Amino acid sequence: MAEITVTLPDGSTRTLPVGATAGDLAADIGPGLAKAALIATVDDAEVDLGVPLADGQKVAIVTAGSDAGLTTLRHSTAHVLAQAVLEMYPGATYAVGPPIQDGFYYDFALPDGATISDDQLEAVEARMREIIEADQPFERHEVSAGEGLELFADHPYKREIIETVAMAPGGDGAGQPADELADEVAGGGQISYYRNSDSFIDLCRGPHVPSTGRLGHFKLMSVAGAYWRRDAHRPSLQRIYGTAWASRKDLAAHLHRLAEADKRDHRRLARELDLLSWPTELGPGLAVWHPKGAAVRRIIEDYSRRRHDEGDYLPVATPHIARSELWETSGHLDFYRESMYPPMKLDGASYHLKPMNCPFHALIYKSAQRSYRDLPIRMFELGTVYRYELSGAVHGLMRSRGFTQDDSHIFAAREQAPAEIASLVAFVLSVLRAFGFDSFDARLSTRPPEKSIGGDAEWDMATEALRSALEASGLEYELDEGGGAFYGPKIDIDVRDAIGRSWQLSTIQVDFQLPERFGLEYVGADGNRHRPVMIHRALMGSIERFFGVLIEHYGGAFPAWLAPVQASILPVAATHSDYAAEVESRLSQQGFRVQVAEAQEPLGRRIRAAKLQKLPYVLVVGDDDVAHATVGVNARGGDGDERGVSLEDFAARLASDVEAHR
RNA sequence: GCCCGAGUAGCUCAGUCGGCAGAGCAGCUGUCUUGUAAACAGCCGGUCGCAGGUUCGAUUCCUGUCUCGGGCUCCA
Repeated sequence: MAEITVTLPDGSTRTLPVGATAGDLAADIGPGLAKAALIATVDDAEVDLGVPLADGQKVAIVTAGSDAGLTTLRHSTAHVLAQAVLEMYPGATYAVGPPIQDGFYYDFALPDGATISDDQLEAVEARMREIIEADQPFERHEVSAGEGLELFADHPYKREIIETVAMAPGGDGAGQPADELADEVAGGGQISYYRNSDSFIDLCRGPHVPSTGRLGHFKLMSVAGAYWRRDAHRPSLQRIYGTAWASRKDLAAHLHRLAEADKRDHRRLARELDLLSWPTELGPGLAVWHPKGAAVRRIIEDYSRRRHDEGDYLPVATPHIARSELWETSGHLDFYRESMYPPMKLDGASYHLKPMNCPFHALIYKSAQRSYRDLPIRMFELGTVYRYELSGAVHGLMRSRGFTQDDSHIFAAREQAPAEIASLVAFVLSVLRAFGFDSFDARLSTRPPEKSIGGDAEWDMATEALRSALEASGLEYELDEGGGAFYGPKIDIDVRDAIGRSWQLSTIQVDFQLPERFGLEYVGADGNRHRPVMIHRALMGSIERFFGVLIEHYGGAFPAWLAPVQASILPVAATHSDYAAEVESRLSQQGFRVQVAEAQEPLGRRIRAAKLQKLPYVLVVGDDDVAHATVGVNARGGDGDERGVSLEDFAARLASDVEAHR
C-alpha cells in the first residue's frame, strides 16, 4: 500500500496512506486533537481538514487555541449567520462577512429596503443555533468565474465580487484587493464556494471548520448600517455584528470585558463624578468642564507646561480666528476645507475659525530675521482649534468639534531634524509614562496619494527622518501607506489603556511645505538664506481626548496627584466638626485638595458617598483623633482602615503619592 | 454626512392598545449625633426633546427637526 510522509511542526514525521487528509492526520496523532482540529496549514497555507495531503508536505493542525483557528471559527460563524438571515428573510441578498477582532459581521440587503432591528437578532440567533445543531458539513467547491456568476445569479453583490476580483484584468486577482473583497475570493479566474446544505452556498476562499457543529460559542451583538465596499456613494447595507469564541468561558469573559468597558465609559463617569457635561444647547461635540473636571485639566496642563519649560520650549499664544487669506496661504482651504467651520464675513473680510495652530506659529517665526544660531526654535501653545467633524463621528471627549491641542512647532535646520525628532519621540514617551501609560503602538504614515503638496524628494527625506527616529527609539511600529497629512508624513503614537484598548494621541509630523508657503528663512553660517523645516508635534494630542482616555484608563479612580478631591474628611459627630475644619485647613495650606463632609448623615453613608466618588482617601475623625491630633485613614483599594495616624504622617504619605504620581 | 436605534423628573428607568404621568436614587425640610460602603419621616420636582399634522382629546399615531447611542466614513 502506497504511503506518504509529512512533517509536523515539531520536526517529526508521520507516514499515512496515500489519499489521507489533514483530518486523518489529526486523528492519527490523537483523538483529542481530532476533536479540536478546525483547519490545517499545509506548507504554511491554510486549508480545510478535508484536503488530501501529498508526500513531503509540512502540515500543522490548527485548533481554536490559535489565532488562525479562532479566525476560522468566526468566519464560519459568519456563514451560518448569512444562512440564517437568507432563510428567514426571503428575497434578502448577502454581501461580505469577514472575521474581525473578537468576532465577525455580515452585510445584507433585505428586500424593499427592509431593516433588521436589534430585537430580531434573538430570532436570527435561534435559527443559527438550529443550523449548528444540524451539524451541516462545509463542503468546498471550485468552479470557473463564469460558473460562479450563474450560481450567484440572484445575488448582485456576490456577482460584483466575482467580477471585480476573480475576473480582474491580468488574471492574478491583484486588481483592487486593498479592500475587504480580497478575503472573499482568491482571484485568478477561478472561484471557490462552500455549500453547507442543499439550500445554502456562499462565495468564499475559505478555509472553514469541517461542519457547523464545531461552532456555538457566539452571540449576535448589534445591527448597524455600512456602505457597500466602504463607499458613501454606494448602497447602505444592514450589517449584523457578532462575537464568537472557542469556549463558553471565553465568550463569557469577553462579555464581561465589554461590561467592564461600559462601566469605564468616560461619558458615564464624567456625569457620575461631576467632571463635565455636554449640554445639548451647545451642539454636538461641545462640552463644558465642571469644577472637578477643570481641576484635573489644570493639573494636566500645568504638568505639560512644566515639561515644556524644561524642554526649552517657548510658550506662545495665538487667536482663535484669522482671515481666510491665511488659510489659503497655508493650504488648509484647499486640503482641509471640509473639516473647517464655514467663513464668517464681516467688515468686507472673511474669517475662519482655526482648525490648526501651525500658520500662527509660522508667522511668529517670520516676525523676525532668524539666524542658524537661533535654531531649533521650539514654540509651545495649548491652542484651541475647531474642526467640523461629521455629526455621526462625534463621540464624547474622544471626538469633539472644539479641542485644545498641546501643540508644538519646532523650526529647525534640515540637518537638525533627525536628532530633533529622535529626542521628540523620547520626550513624548516620557510624558505619556508620567500619566500611567506604558504600552504604545506607533505608526508611520506616508504621503497621501491624492491630497498632498510638495515634491517627492522632500517627502522621502522627511519620511526617512521619521523612520530612523522610530528605529532608534526601539518602538515597534507599523506602516500606514498614504496616511500622512497633506503637508508631510507623520508618526502617530497610540496608547493602550488599562483594559487594552488603543487610543491615538501623539503625533509628530515633518513639514517642508508650510515653511515654503510662508517663505520662512534663516541666515546660515555661510551667510546665505536657508529654508527651515517645521516639525508639528502634539503630545497628548488634545487635552480633551487625553482626559477622556485618562478617565477610562483609571476607570475614574484617578491617582492622588490627579484626583480632583484627594481626601474627604468625615467628622464622626458634629462635635468633631471644628477639628475636621482644622484638618482641612492644614492640608489645604500644604496644597492638597480636600473637603469636609459634615455629620448630618450617618458615617457609613458618607463613606459610601466618598467611595462612589472614587476618592483616594477618606479621613474619619472622632474623639480619639481630636485628643491626639490624628486621623483615621481609609485608602481607596486598601483593606479596611488605619486608626490613629498622625496628621503629619498622613500629609507625608499624600505628598509622597503626589510626588510618585500614584 | 449616511444606515439603524433611542429621547418620560437632576440621574437610572417603568408606563400610557389615544382619556389629568409613576418608582428608586439625588435634592430640600425636620428628627437623629453617628468610628468605616445606604438612619427615619415629610416635601419639592415633568409643556413625556422641539415644531407641525390627524383627532372631541396626542406624551402615545403621522411628518419634519434637534440631540444622543451603535455602526460606516473620517480623525487629535
